[in-house]
Amino acid sequence: MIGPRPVTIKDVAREAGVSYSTVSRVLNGYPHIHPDKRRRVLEAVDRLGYSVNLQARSLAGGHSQVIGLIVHDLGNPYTAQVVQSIDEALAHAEYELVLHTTHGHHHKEAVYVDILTRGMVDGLMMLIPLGPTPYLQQLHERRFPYVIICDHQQYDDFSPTVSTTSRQGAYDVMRYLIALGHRRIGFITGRPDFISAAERLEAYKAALAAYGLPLDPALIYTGDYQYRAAYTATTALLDLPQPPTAIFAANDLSAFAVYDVARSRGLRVPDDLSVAGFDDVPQSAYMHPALTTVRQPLLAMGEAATRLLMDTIADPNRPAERIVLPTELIIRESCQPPAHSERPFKPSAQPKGE
Amino acid sequence: MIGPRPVTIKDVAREAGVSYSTVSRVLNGYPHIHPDKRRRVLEAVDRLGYSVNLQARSLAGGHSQVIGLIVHDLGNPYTAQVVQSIDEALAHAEYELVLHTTHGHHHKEAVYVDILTRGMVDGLMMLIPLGPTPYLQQLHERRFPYVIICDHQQYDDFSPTVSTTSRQGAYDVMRYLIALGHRRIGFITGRPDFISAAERLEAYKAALAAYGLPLDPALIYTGDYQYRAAYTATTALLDLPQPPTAIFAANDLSAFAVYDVARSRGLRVPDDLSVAGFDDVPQSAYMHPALTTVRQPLLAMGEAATRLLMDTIADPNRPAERIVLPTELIIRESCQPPAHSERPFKPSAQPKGE
DNA sequence: AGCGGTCTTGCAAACGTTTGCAATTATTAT
DNA sequence: ATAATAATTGCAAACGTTTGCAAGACCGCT
Repeated sequence: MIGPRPVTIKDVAREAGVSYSTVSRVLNGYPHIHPDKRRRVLEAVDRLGYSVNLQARSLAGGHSQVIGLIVHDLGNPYTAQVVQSIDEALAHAEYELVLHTTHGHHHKEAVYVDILTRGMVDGLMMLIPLGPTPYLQQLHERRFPYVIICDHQQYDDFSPTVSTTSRQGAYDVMRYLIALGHRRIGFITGRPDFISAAERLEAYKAALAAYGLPLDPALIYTGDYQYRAAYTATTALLDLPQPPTAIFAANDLSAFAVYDVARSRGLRVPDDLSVAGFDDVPQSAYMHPALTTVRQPLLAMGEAATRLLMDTIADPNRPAERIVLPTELIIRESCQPPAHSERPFKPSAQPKGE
Repeated sequence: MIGPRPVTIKDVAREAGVSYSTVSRVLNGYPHIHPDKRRRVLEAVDRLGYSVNLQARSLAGGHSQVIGLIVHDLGNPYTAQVVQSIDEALAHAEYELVLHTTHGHHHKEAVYVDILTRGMVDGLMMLIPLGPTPYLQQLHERRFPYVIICDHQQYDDFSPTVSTTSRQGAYDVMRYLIALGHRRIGFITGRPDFISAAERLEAYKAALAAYGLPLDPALIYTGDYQYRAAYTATTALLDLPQPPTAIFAANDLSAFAVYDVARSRGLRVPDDLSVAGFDDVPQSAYMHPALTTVRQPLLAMGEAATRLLMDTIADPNRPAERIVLPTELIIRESCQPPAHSERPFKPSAQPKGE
């Protein structure tokens, strides 16, 4: 790389007529500086167009004002939303964001964690839908500030975490569908190795049990949070000798697939088939009919995670805080009582416990 | 940050019984190393779990194996797709990705460029839908490797660029609609300060002129590539005393809004109103009716940009290459001949030139 | 005027790496 | 065998910053 040598702290020092340490201290807000010199330094910085070299700063032991974010897949709107809110919150706190994607390759996680925490960043956020792993233990032992963001609640007992009541959210959907009168409710699961998928499946079963409805394994079809698998799943579900009157998809994208299969068979939603999703991605409100789903507080999650990380950086020894954000059932137009039931099913008895 | 001191190159050197420079050379693939020592070093690296400190490496003048990517908005699927393909291509080339979002604040661009190019990254990619700016000139003078990705073709004459034939794409849509028989075609523009928006508007006008159709300013409504504005625009367009029989939206998201307004008025697409979009985001194929649109080669763009940047890093003095990728008209179900025209309009004469 | 203390300031070391240079050793050609 | 050449290696300097330490300047007090 040719071109003019970048201006360093020493250039500024010369220009301002002070020592380079003084420049450094001015730039870092060190308290005891003669106002006059401070002014001269600031002017010189301006005049020369100086800006700090982050490499050198963090090598020398200062903070880099950069935080790392590891996500497993940028493609889905869920991730995109959370990333965006983190990015905004971070900008507010005068931090830069470095983003890494694992593309679902779990073995890359440890590699990235290693790269980033070797000086590059002051803190780490992880948006990875998986269980506890050894590198977290290491991070914790090193007292390296980090935060986990996930949509399930069970994690280890030392990691600062932001999660949601997504299990309850899934339960709420089921309760709603059951209250509408549905008794055969199909369920398209999420990707089985994600804990959130297991949690939602559990909630599905728990709700059935709580309202005394039978559990028919044929109504549960394994998906992976993607459109294609959900399309196949829906086809299978609707081909059942006794098809479901409602389908609950483990995420919105899967619910879109249900719409499309239904439409291709001339089934109207919700008249002939009720559909519910999960996540409330922006798209869901625009669909026709608008999708009934569970809103995950995506923006709030990013903000909470940022705040938590800032706190942890300020005091790496503080006990791990665990923030749980509420989900919310968003009732739109995609569900109604089943067609061949004369009247909405009224659960006469209270459920057997939640 | 407490915890065990990270293992450095010197630790490895001690463990392997060689000098630290040798370790560095082994790690950087320097050719003249005794095979025996190389093996010992590699073993020591493994045993100690060493990994390089990127800060120090780039400070010392080596390459950081990190490239920076500045985008203006992560939220839209267009960006997300390109980012993803860049990320993948980069991983392939053994580079890390650092991502910055400007959230549409143009003044942040220069700031980020400055931060990143001061040692942090070996090269820069910019996915910013705007015209030439001073910092590009600087970058070029410093011979700092960078690549511009944009969906319009006119840029400066020194920047390596990846763009698409999006102007032609817009023209193709118009030609298609005109061939179907439409004579009053509404146009919802993109965000006016984006060059791509201006280009598409131009293409709209050019096509009209080429086929001898009148240009009615009332049929052009300013949008901003977002849903809401497009919704308003569509409402206005359909409220016209002589409403259009087709609407061409400058991007897919805007076309979705057209769908929704049409539906809310009981208009069927395409029977009562033809709709065309631009971008071919994945969603578009799933809509009902599936959206006719122009496919931008999002994945190919990311790949081309990565290759271009790699080449530029290898030889910063090579002349700026400009890659133009073809768009493609994707005909699906959202357009058909206008209802009240007895027969599809057949352009008898060739257009007056393209 | 002299004293203890608090502000300011600069020097130098350190962070972990790459790389030019020079020294040493191995290889080849004569 | 000898000179020339090539391969291999280590030392030390450099990259741009932060920060501990110590010295000088300044303050208020007696």
